Amino acid sequence: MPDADRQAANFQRVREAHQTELAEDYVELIADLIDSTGEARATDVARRLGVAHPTVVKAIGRLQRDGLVESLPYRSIFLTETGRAMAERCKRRHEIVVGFLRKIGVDEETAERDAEGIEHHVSEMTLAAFERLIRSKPLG
Amino acid sequence: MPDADRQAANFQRVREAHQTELAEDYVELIADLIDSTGEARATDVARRLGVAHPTVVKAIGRLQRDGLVESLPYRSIFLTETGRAMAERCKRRHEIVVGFLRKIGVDEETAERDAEGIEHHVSEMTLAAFERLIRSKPLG
DNA sequence: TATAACGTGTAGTATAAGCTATAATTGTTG
DNA sequence: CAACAATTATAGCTTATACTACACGTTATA
Repeated sequence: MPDADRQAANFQRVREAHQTELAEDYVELIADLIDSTGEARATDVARRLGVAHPTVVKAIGRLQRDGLVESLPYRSIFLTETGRAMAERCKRRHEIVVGFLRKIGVDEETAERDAEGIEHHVSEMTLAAFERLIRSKPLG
Repeated sequence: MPDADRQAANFQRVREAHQTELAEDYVELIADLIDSTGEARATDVARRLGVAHPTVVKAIGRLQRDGLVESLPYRSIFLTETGRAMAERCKRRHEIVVGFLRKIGVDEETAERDAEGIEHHVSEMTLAAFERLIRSKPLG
């Protein structure tokens, strides 16, 4: 049953995506905070994510272990080169997903909401299809 | 900053979606196994998901606690009314997402792969937009 | 029918992600 | 410059999801 194997591989891929999902959300948010306010503080990240700050501290620890951010005790959070690159990739992808949803008639708020969940599971091929559609003539 | 609040709410929604995601995958898969082979065995579920069987056993326990499945020791797994309803909703949604991805030019395999991750994060509004697009004239 | 093979369950471990409560540090201000 | 407010860190707990290793039941067959 090769179908079952392929399905198992798909589920596995989704599980892997989940592991990077949080990292992506964090670096994207940290980049956003740095760009807009000059620095990323744990408290701000917590507020924006809607979680308690110790949760953020632990997550930052993991991100640091994985080479995505750098932080010193009682200082603000910085992105490494890798982290910054990931953030930019995510931001671009996020914008494409939102733009695409808007294009097919989803309202701004729903588009932002759905994109937050969808963006982590979009392959390059699908992303390219989204871009194609965005550039195409109006639908309807 | 109402923007920050809305963003926090969006992230919160995604985290909630994650909690139901696994349940959705399980019931959909169990329904599929029952319909195609007559029964759902833990081993088959494990193989299809690509995880070890104790993982499935624990998950089934949670699903049972949540009223989605019924199972007795050393017997196969059954869906409750609630579980069956969820499975059908998921199956329909899955098919719409795949159909939609195919329509915009994503190949079968990638569509299946991406849909597995995307489907859990698609609102009713977005789903409706997908359906509209599927029914529209060919793109390109 | 006894046993081997397979399926299922249990125990124990790890990691991630969340929380509350408490401690430590920093920075601001009286 | 001392004290207080705000931020950051730590400790300890919970749940979910994964794993391996081992024990127990069922089923099929020799």
